[in-house]
Amino acid sequence: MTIKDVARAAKVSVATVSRAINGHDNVTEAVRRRVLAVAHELRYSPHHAARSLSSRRTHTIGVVLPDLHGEFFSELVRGIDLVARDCGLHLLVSSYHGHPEEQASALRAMRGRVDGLLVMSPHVGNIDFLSENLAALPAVLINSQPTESEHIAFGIDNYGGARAMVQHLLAAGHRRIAFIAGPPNNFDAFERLRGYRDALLAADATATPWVLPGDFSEASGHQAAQMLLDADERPDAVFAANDMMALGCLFALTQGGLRVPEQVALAGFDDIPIARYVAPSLTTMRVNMPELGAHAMRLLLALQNGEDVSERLAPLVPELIERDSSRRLGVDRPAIRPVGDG
Amino acid sequence: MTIKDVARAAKVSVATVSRAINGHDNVTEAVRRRVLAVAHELRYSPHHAARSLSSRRTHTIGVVLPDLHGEFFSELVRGIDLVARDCGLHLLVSSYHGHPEEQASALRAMRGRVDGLLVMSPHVGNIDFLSENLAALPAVLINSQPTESEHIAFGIDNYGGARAMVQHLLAAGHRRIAFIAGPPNNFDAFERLRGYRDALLAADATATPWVLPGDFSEASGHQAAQMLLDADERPDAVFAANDMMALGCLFALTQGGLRVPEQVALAGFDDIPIARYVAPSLTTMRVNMPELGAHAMRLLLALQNGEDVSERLAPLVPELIERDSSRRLGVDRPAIRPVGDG
DNA sequence: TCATTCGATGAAAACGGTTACATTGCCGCT
DNA sequence: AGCGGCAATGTAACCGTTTTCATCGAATGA
Repeated sequence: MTIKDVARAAKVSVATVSRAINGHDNVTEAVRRRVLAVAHELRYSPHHAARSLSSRRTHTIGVVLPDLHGEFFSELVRGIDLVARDCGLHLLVSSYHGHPEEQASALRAMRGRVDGLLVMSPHVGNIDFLSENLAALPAVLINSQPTESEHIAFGIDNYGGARAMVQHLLAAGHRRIAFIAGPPNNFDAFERLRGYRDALLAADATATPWVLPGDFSEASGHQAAQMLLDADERPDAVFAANDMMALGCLFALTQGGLRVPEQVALAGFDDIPIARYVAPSLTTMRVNMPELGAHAMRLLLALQNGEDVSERLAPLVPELIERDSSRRLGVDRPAIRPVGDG
Repeated sequence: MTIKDVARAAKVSVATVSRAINGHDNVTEAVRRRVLAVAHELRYSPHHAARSLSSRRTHTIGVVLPDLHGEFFSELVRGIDLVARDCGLHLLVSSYHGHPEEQASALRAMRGRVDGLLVMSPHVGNIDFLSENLAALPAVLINSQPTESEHIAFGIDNYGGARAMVQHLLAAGHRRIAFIAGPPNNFDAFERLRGYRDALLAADATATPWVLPGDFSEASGHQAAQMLLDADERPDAVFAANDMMALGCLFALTQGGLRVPEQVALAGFDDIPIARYVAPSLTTMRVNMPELGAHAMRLLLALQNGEDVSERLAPLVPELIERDSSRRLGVDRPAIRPVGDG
């Protein structure tokens, strides 16, 4: 079933069929209807490859994502898909597992198959692989380290979110706030750490940030909590760079005999679904993943249209979700915290 | 940068360049090396559309999924992607939200863009949209109602899983086992219900299945639990068709003053991440989503090669994960849940 | 009525590859 | 030397569209 078959059956030329199908306005209404009827009857559908060969448009957007855990992946893709579908665009999805080199190869493989790219690249370090592995395609980086090159980047306001959380903890009366960091080479983790530091020092220039290593895994949150339990002086509050670590921390603290939030407050980041089911429910920063994807997609579209998007790059602000784990300290709070081994 | 530029620079014909690049064996080794060197230097990469127009292969697989919640989506796609990448294939992903009609349109849109299709279509009912909306593409249905047409289907052994769970509950001494069903038009839900019924009647032909309506949502689990609390005679155990409903049920039961598992046992299906964090942790059937996707992808590849896959269609058996919510009565329970139990 | 315009339509040239078929050149054989 | 055979390479047709440009016919205006 090619356009020629339709043309023959409708007794017009292929050019007319093409015009009728693509909605050009220089086709008589009667002819258009006849062509469309014939096309439908013959179950004709244009050959994508031929179309994009001649029109130089693929109507496809490449999406290159790291291995995302939990709902992040699906929600991000959902947001992207929603916008893409509205514009009749398709999504060529590729996720890379682990090494950045794999990402570069995923990018190369997209060459010539897509009209634009959405790339999530949370790895801190050389971002120039983009320029190297891309044709001059319009691209939007998601949650990535800003680059000197001209690439558009859009993401979550991790810095602002972390600051807001620290301010929330401070407002609740906590002073000694420890932070469980994410992986050192992760840009989100870096920004959250920076937000923590800045907010802490902004409130009290003499404060000493208390940063424990972590890698976004539950186990690392658990380990960090052990270190806190063993410390000479315990923190009032713990802020973990993500929810999984906060959970690991919560379990370790509880196991260690500390009551949350009475003896130590706890907060995470991401608002994963589990966060509101644990006891106590976890205070966290909610990130609107579908919106992140959708807006990145909109930016890409604008970019393709040659629009100026500089006004629309303000990062997505996460929302503070206050739950039990950081409940304000009440009168029943022990005046003297238990110190030492618990 | 077209093949012609490469041909000119390497002083050979376009045919030779094509052959050299595609690894045909009728090219002198010296020439091949020269061509490849020139191609690399010119940063040439073949135009996908042109290539697939003339070769009639897109090297792309279409993946059409419903809105999946939680990790299901990402894990499924990950499994598919892993296999696809090994074979140098790309993934054109489209998720449809809600109505089956949307799915049909997603399928139509894939025409001519892909060499094969992976379709997850849990909707019970007319599956013929596949035949109607597809060119004669090789396709594998995932977790779908078997169809009279020749389409290959592969999925989870929901029936067997549900049976296994009921048997587990029976073995733990429970007799009055209620079941919270999923949406009536969902094939997974249907199979799980069937498994529950059959297992119950197999153990005691005089037993009366006790089925409460549900729709896979936490709220519906909550409602079902209310009905159970109001019942004249309470069940020994409740088996929910998925974990979200089991959670809703758990909260309602606890709220209603019933202790789980002492007064009533509880089990779910899916093993969502929350399942092991709630108190008591939830007994459930774990589904290996990446493997589901990977195997479906392998089947599709075999199908494309004209292999006989009839031997490889046995559904994926879920694994019983026994946790606290169904512990045998009287058995000691650990006071503190170990972190990250498997 | 006839030239002029203009809108609808058709013919054919791209688009960038693959591949069937033609050609070339080298080898070994008689 | 002449010839057949074979492997390497070139030529050009073809894949199914879009789009430019040419053509045609009808409507318009004088």
